[in-house]
Amino acid sequence: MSFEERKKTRVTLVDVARQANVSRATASLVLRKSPLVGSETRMRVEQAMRDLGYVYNIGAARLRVERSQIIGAIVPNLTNPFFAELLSGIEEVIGATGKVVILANSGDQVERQEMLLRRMREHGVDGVILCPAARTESALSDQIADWGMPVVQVLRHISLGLDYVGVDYAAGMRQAVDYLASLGHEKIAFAVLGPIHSAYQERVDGFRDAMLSRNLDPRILIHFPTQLGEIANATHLLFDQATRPTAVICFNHIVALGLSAGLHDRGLTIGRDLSLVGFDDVADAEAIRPKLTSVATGPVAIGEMAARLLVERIGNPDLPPRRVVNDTTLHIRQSCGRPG
Amino acid sequence: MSFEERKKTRVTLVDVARQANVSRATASLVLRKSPLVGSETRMRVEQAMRDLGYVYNIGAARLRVERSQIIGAIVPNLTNPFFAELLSGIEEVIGATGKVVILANSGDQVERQEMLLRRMREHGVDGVILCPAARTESALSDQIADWGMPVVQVLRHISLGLDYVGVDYAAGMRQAVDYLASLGHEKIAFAVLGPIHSAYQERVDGFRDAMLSRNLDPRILIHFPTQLGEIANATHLLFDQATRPTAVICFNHIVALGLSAGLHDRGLTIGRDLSLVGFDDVADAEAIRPKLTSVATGPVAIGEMAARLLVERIGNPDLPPRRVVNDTTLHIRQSCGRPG
DNA sequence: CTGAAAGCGCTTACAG
DNA sequence: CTGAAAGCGCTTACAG
Repeated sequence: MSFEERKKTRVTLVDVARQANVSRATASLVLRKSPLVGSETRMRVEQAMRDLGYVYNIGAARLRVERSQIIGAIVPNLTNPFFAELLSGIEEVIGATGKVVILANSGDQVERQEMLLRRMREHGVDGVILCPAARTESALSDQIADWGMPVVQVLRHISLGLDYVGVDYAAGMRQAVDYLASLGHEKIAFAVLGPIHSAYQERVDGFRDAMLSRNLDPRILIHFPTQLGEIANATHLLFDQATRPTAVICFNHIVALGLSAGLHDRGLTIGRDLSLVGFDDVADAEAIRPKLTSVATGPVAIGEMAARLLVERIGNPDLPPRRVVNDTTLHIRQSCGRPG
Repeated sequence: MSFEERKKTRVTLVDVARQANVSRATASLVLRKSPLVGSETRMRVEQAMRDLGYVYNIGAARLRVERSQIIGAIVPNLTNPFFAELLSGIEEVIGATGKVVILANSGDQVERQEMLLRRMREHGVDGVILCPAARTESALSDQIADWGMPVVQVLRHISLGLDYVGVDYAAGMRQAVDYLASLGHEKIAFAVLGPIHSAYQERVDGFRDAMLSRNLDPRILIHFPTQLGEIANATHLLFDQATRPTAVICFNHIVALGLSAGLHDRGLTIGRDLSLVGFDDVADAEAIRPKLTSVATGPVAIGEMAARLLVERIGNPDLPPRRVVNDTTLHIRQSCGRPG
């Protein structure tokens, strides 16, 4: 029934060809803007397409040529504004190439990620931008190679064999530590959260190295709950330490948001009673008061770059793996002062 | 060349069938879990699939059956966390049905939206969840009907002929106004922003009706710039009015964030010098200090509902159009007090 | 520039 | 339960 209907309704290339009095091959050439077709013919065909309301069937084309014009993007968390900005960058440049992006959320779960990768392969994606779920084994990279699937890792990496676009977290930590040290801080805490992955490790290592290189104690590492709402209530963790910090560097903007609220609740003034440095610098940094001094990582630009790399990789699968590690910028605003 | 390679590498259903010593038809039946196949046969085929690393080709299947297992989602703005939460709800329920979602950003531009719809049709999407760009003409709905494309409108609507999932903005406004009035406020401003669309209009109308029904002056409507960063600097607009408001209702959480920062900058205490009510209630509401009293609209739930409706509509295109209008909840926190 | 033919990987009746 | 055949809508050489 619906099968019969469609047979009648669906306009195909032969319909167009017939209407324009050309062969199917010619119609196909017009479609792909081949210069082989004369302009009168071309216009006649294009007119026929409009008259008939023809819609190109990418899926059918895909069966012949090896391009689905679909790429996949897998992120561990959609509600985190940081990833939303990343996606926005990805969507923009992929969209500009005429491709389309399939979005998926791994929830930082390895099995779910596996399922999503399979599903994307079934859809014949031309490539995937992957922010690997925490605890992803590096063996996944071998699988991906076996599949012959173009992949660029973004923000986190599991293998040197795949393209990677990320952030120089170590440099960011150095900027934060140097700045606080220049203000006279010596007891600097690092407030972390979430599961362990390369970006986590690089920040922690970067913090330690930066502290050590200034002969400061790098051991004040404080773990906070993942939920924004709970962070404020856990602010006391800052003061339960053997040595009470005078400054805190935040793992990301979620921690910064939570702590700035929690410190407020305790009647403490940020920048005077305790200095706070954020990380990631999403729009909120400007909106919090006092304005948050923060290490900017530029998620939109990272998304754009990852998309560009993926497009290149698809065009040229034999390129050696590339790593693009973006610089960070310390945006000095108002949340830091000299230690009390 | 790459064509030749593929010919060798790509494992198809005939390869599986051959390996398992069955016909292609049988292999296909196993794929779709038909009960017609005996369990020994089924297992043999499944083993062959694993051995050969077979990947189902949805695109090829799509050519025969009319289901691409792809749905589209078009939003006007990806970086707004509100839409990120919406998407997260959509992705979750669509993903759970085994389908995949193509994401696109219209940037609130009608022409871009048109291009995206065409692209999605070319990809043979089974349906689209659309938050229509501002200034979309209701004629689009006729087009969509012509195409026979299942569409559900979300958050904004352009036509009664299409499914719609949204928010009872009028009720939300009433809750906000009633609450402020109960505290004694009479001079209540509505701080708005952005282009005009149904959700904008419903909030403005809702505000006016709520104010009028309490015999309050509904004319303090103040337009703010769209960029979060600029809102704080425009805070003075609140005090340039003929009658200075004692309370402000915010169009969305962006305005609330900007104003709460801007008021802080002017040395004003929110809840004492001026009361503030937010709208949308994304995670930030809890993180701002004082905690923001806000009308919650539940974007994740809306996304989930829209996805469910779309799946139903795809399964049953002849259903009459449905409208689901979610209730709002006033979350009373700390940003309101009695008028000075 | 154009036509006829083969084929991409699947599903769907239709016989057995 | 299984096999043979046709067809979904396109592209790609290959001849003319």
